[in-house]
Amino acid sequence: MSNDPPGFELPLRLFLGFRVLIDELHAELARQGHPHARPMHGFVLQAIGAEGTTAVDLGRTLGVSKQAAGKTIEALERLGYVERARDPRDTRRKIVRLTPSGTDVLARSARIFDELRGRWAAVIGDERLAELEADLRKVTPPDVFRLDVPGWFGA
Amino acid sequence: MSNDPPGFELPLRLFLGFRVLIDELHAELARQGHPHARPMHGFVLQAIGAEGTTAVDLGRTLGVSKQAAGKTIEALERLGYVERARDPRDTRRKIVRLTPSGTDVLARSARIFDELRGRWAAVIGDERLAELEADLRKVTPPDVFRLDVPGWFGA
DNA sequence: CTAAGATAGACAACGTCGTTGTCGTTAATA
DNA sequence: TATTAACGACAACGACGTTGTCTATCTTAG
Repeated sequence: MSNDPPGFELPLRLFLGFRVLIDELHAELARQGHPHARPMHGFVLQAIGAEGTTAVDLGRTLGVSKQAAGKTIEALERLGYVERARDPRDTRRKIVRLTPSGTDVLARSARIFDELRGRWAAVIGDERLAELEADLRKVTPPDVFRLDVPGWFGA
Repeated sequence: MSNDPPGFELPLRLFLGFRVLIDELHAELARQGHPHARPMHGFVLQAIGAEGTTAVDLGRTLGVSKQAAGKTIEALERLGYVERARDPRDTRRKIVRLTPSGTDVLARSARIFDELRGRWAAVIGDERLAELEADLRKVTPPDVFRLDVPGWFGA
């Protein structure tokens, strides 16, 4: 089909869509009192979850080394989004938990993403958006998010 | 609509789709004799184009500093994908041009992307893929690609 | 025509990121 | 009880993009 768009447009549009959503999310988060949140933070906070986790487990979940996970946790701790406490059952472990601020940014993110999705639905239609999501589900792995984006893209 | 998927799935799927395509591209590029090509290289080579460019212009095109563009050019030069020559009209300028190897990786990328697009079409259907692309075009800016991905995501 | 300003590219320093390697401490297992 | 495994902390490394500075060169105003 010579009328098909060139294949390189597809990845470009996918990334641009991702970037637009993330940028608008963080613009709105900044307005709502979270000006220091970064794109990766949301994914990390989501991966930590309500029950908490450890640096090693977080690294495994996100596909990076435990050291990298530890540094990310430190950064989130400085921002007040997580806190660490020793595990009484295993003195080696330090449980990382969301603070109220961390829970707040996660809740706001969910609400803002829903609103952004609504905006897309207003542009392309509810049904088409649902189809778009369903189609993407068919061609993407069920894998969780990998956090090695910087090195993956550039190195 | 409480039956809608949570809004955070959309950006996730978009990024996963991007990542899958890019990873498969580079797996195939590696098989075809370009094992050192990185995701960003394709975008940079594309931005350089057939006519060539300079570090300053490339930086402007990709939304990064001229120094960052210069470092990327150095890396591509080491890989043999571009070469630099002084501009006889303006001795300050150094024109960056694609080498045959750089042109080759670009041509192969185009072919591989087309093939990957065909694979997606086989899964979700030709029409649905065309709709997906058309819909994404409506919600994404016509902007060119910005190369500050590492810092944008993580910093 | 000359002098002031702007531009291109190179060099260095800095902070962030993920990586590997190492170490001391603590838990699990033989 | 002794060995192995796991957790977290520390340091060093290269990659990346950033700002700042410097020289060389082109452009433009007087």
